[in-house]
Amino acid sequence: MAQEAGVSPATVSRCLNTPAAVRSDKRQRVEDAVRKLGYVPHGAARALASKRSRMIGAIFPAVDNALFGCALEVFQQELAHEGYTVVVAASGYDADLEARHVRNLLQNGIDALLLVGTARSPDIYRLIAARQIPYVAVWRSDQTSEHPCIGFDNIAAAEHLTDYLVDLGHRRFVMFSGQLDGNDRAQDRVEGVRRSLDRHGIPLPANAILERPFGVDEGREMFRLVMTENPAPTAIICGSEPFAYGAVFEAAERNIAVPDQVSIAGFDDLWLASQLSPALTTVRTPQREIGQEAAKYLLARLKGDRIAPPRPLETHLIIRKSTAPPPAAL
Amino acid sequence: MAQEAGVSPATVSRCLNTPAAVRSDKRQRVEDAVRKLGYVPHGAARALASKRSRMIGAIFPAVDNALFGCALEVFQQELAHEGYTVVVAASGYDADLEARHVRNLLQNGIDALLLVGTARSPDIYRLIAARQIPYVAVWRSDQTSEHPCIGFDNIAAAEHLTDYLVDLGHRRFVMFSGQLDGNDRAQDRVEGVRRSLDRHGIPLPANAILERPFGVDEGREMFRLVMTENPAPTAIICGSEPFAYGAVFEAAERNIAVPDQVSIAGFDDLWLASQLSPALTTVRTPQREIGQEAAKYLLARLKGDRIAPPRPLETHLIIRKSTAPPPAAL
DNA sequence: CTGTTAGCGCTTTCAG
DNA sequence: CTGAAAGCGCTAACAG
Repeated sequence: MAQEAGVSPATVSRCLNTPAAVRSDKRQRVEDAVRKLGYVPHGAARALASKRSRMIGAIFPAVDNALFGCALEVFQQELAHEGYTVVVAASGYDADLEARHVRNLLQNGIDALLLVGTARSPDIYRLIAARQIPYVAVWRSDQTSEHPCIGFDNIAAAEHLTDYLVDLGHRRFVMFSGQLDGNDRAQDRVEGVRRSLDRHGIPLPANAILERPFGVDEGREMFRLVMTENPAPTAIICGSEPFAYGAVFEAAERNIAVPDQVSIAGFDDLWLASQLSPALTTVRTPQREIGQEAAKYLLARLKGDRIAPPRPLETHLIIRKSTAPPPAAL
Repeated sequence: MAQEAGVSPATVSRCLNTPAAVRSDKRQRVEDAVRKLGYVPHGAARALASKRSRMIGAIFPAVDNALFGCALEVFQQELAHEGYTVVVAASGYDADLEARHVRNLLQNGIDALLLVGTARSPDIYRLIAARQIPYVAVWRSDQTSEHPCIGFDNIAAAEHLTDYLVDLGHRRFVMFSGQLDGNDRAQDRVEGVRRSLDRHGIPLPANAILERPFGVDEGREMFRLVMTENPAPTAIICGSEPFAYGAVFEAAERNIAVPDQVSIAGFDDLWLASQLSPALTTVRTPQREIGQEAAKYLLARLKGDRIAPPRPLETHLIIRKSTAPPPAAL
């Protein structure tokens, strides 16, 4: 390659990495040779010599749904523009598996890492710190955290949604939550609901918080459960949208009127929320923006800028048709 | 590291790669040293020396939906078991972007590559062939193709579904298809519908095939369009399930009875299909199995086995409530 | 601005 | 079964 262009290997390298540092005539010769030979630099060799792999790791709880899929897609796109490649792994909400993936990715020499949430063993953060690579924890913006976060305030979002339902007149709530263990987003959302209710002096007994793996069928099942209780809740807050879908579907099947008999609210505003009937009242969370901002942040750190992560991203309460004042007669 | 264990670097390498080739006492010493030092081999150095990166590329049209997300998740899991890491990219159904991703991944030294569909420029296949790495084209099983395929027979699946609708008595069909250009799966599905109708002597005029980007809203729009025509179709076949969701939602909103007035059938059987009301008649396609078989196949090739890709995977016609005989009076 | 010179941290012959 | 030696293909000082 260097011979073909009649220059030294170092010059070829410079053409590829810092073209501005090469006089244009030589650069031209190199570029021609590159095209002629179909030359493609060897990634591993570059990585070994330069100590940068141009790969960025991303570990999501799952990638088989629109929620994280959107963020992943945008994240990948942004990084591809800058010549970075994304290595993904799915943890299945399993802390051990996540830890193994972190180790594995670090070993593969990723230049930066994206993780979801901040709740994990300090060992993992130590591993990352040892490698001195930029990383970011997404989906949650915790100003008190020592880790760089990009996301939104799950507590405030849940609190706001709950306030809205309280203002409508609701007093008997249940919450459908994803598994709380190790999931700080889920914990935050419960906390937000609790804060609002506390502030309004409304009780939220422990058995009013149902915890299940994420899924539509789980939403259906919880809905059946709570609606056969007496008194039944007048408002159901779902910490994850699939639960809300399940609740709405189950309500339709059992002829329970939504929102007249019971209000149902979700979280995330995925594509289905607005299509459902009744359309779902929910909190719109910035999935794509998270992917984008995370990419921007890591790219900046990779360039050496010591920028701080952005302020919490905004969420929006989207009021649709699945919520209304509670039934008058009790 | 080698010093810590009191052996040569070569022995350390052997312990990591072919432990069976090292006597157990030395192996023990090395393993202890690994643990003590928290030693993690340097991926790029391994890749450079061994000419294998232990990374596998995967380019999907999109990863922000359950369809490809499921396949990606399983693919990644299977490969992680064997110590491989998955590098993903999304092409956005754009051939140029896909080509750039292929080049980029090849440059990063992936050991194998997964692609969706077989329709792409020969240049790309040449690039891959030049690298001599195993690859597989998924989502489609084309026995006549020169490329290793893992998937199902889209033509037969669509044909079977159409046969079913014809048997129900339908004669006026429309098809909602994704963009056909560069998408062999979409083309196959149209072809399958056409074959069934031809065989039954039922016409399918060109304007009965509507082509749109994938999406629920597009499904709604096409539904509005065709249902205001006279005569309106009695059966709508959707080449992609979101179109069917859109059609069902729009029908509900406009009080068009499904299936009494019009039958709607989808393709893929994603999680929503069974939850919809009416529940959607659709073709179940083996998304997860594709991910799994693709991983198995590539792993085998990577080990040197010259196995052939599996036979076409099975699809199943799932008959639910969104299809019925056409309205009697015409 | 450009060439020369050393490696990057592993794996892999090849002897022993 | 094990060690010594020779790179893998590139980048990063360092002179010129």
